[in-house]
Amino acid sequence: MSKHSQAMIDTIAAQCVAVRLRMLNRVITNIYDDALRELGLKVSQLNILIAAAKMGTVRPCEVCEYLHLDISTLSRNVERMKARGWLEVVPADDGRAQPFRLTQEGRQLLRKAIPFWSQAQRRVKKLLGERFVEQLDQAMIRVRSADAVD
Amino acid sequence: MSKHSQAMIDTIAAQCVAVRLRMLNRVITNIYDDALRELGLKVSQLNILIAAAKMGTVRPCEVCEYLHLDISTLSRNVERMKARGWLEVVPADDGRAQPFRLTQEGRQLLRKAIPFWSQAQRRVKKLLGERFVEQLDQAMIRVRSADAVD
DNA sequence: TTTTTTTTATTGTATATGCAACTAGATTGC
DNA sequence: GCAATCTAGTTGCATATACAATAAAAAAAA
Repeated sequence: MSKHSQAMIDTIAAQCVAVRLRMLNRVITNIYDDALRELGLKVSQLNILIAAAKMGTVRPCEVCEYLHLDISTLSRNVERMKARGWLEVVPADDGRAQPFRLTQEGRQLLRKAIPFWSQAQRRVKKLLGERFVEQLDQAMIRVRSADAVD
Repeated sequence: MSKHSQAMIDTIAAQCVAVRLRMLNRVITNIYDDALRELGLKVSQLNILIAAAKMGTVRPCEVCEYLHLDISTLSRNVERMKARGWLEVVPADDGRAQPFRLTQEGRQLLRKAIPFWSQAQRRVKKLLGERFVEQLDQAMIRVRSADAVD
């Protein structure tokens, strides 16, 4: 292995954004999932419940655009959450669309989830630091405005 | 739904670290995966190649500790990467251990991956901004020192 | 109006991820 | 030395994720 390649490997190890972002994602996802576990809820599903609570009756493709989620991923997630009675599909004018919304049970679950979410959020903010959380907001804004350009 | 609950839902939607971190993780992982696709390599696997290149012959539990990865997750990843000829298992004194290292092919793949990684890294840094990347480093340091305490 | 293209969602396939249960070695306590 | 315990890894299972191929409906073009 050449010296140049070895130096590049050191660079990747030290600087790769993906390594670090993916690692933080695992750590933080586990903290929220731990906090929510006794509700049988995962943070990935909480994201979707929140989106539905905020957006009302919403089409999968809108949620996907908002969350940068592949539509096939959402399709399976919604399937599971329908099976649990948290979401329901509503008929639409457009025959292709499968708009969904929270059920009463979904809404109740969300209400119950609030204190558990708060606990995880507190722990995570303390762990990562205020500055990181600020920059997370900024990065989100940058990503969303990059979307607007495309 | 009470006004208090509705307000909390707005708070979660606006402030949840997990929602935003997970979203960025999807966006950024996709950028690296796109860049690496023609090598048949995913960024999650590149992470493991890099760890092996840096650490030499290494035991799964060491990699897991370093990357905050569940050992069962690594077990399957290594399995796939062995099947592709990128990693090989080395016998150990401790009969429980399954230490592995890069093969020549793995090393070669890593060398070929460098320019594709660089391209993705450039794009991602431009997208997220220098400040975010700095804070990512800081957050990693905080997480690793929190480990040391446990 | 018919054909073509685009949009929306689902399904097949593969990888990534973590928890629980288990196996097999190594360590510790007695 | 042997039993109890601890550690390292694998395997079963469920969810999360994305790409490719497909189906079905809507929109655009002809």
